[in-house]
Amino acid sequence: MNDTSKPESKPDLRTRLIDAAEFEIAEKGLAGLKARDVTGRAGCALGAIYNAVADLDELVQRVNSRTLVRLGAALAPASETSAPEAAMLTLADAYAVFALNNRRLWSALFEHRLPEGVGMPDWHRQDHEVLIARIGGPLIALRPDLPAEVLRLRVRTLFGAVHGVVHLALQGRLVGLPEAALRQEVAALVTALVAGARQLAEPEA
Amino acid sequence: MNDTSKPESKPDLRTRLIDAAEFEIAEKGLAGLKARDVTGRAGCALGAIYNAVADLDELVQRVNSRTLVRLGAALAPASETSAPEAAMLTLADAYAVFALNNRRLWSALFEHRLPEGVGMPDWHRQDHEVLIARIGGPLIALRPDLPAEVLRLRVRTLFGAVHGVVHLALQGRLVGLPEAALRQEVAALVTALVAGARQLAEPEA
DNA sequence: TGTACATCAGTGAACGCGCGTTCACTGATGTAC
DNA sequence: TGTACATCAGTGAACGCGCGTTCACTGATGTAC
Repeated sequence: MNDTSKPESKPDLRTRLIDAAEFEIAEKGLAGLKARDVTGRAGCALGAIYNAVADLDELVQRVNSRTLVRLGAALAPASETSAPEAAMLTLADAYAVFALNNRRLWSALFEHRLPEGVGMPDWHRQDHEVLIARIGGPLIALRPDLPAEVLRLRVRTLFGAVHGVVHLALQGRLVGLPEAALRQEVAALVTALVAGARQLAEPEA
Repeated sequence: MNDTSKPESKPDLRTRLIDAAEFEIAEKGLAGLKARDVTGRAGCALGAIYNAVADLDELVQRVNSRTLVRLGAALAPASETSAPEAAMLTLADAYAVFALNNRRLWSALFEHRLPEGVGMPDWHRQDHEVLIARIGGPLIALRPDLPAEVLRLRVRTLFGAVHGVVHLALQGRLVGLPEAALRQEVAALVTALVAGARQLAEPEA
């Protein structure tokens, strides 16, 4: 059960399987992920999946975790900007750019559903929390007047708004929207939100 | 091929099938829609589907069209409010309420994907256009300074923002968010957006 | 009013395929003596 | 250094099931004469 001890020379099968699944999802989308393609790419037999991992579902979650970590890294510099307005703009922009550059992997984060009752495993839920926290920083700085309770919600709302615009754009319902246009729209959204939030916080500053 | 002539007494099979599909989606979600369940509920044989309709896909689109029309109707009163700020608030609120009351049918609008190359049929695309136009009215009134080109995009962005918040809430990633809270968040979002847009339009009014 | 024939919506068993998962087996590696 | 045995990652054919779609057939309804 423990697999963190041996110093190995080349990637073990488990890693290669996750690599392969990541590649496949990036290439064909979550719905196009097939066990046979994964093992084919990883260079092992079909059944080997079930030695390395419980399930195809777990494989997807492992890939999603990686994506969340990479997304987090992509947002890190932005979240360290000190002026909250600027931080929010760069955060949102970085988010949009990441989504554009990792369309299918990013989509997989939201498309994946576990079978009915079972919840996200903890290790995966944590990745989410970290992300939300990173996004939340600047907003909290911007609206110190709001109680923590409300802010928790509002951070998610802000995230939802930016996410929704990017999501719709990538679905292609904003047909063929080029990168520059999307980034501009996201910027417009956040600018308006920040201006609005400011004004609401200090009505006659 | 023509089916608009006869005055029939009770719903014909085609209608009953769409009814049944609508019921099934509302009950189990798009992914839970099975041909056998639909025909079972409609009270006909499995094969009858293919007399009434080309495909399960078409059946889904018919249901989605109905949902779009109902959504349009739900937004109609709001879009007739004359003051643009108030109109945007009530529109967004009506949208959130509709989504909450029609979770699975509303989700189906965005979950449905056609197989690879084929595009939406025109009758379905039009339903979308009508909706966007309805949402757009107030925003256009609010920002007469922007060129039509930009406004077209911005309407979609506004829609995307509201949509994203509602979407995330219904996914349950905003765990168990009660209706009142969601409506409040949407209101906060739109309020901030409107205030921001105002301010950007007339910097020192 | 009756007979023969055509049409076609509706039937449901059967087809076919995709695909995740299992499981009896193999063979390389490690351990005991 | 050599032999017997245990372990277990890795194998891949086979299983099993869900499910959309087809197709040869039925039987009610309409039309012609």
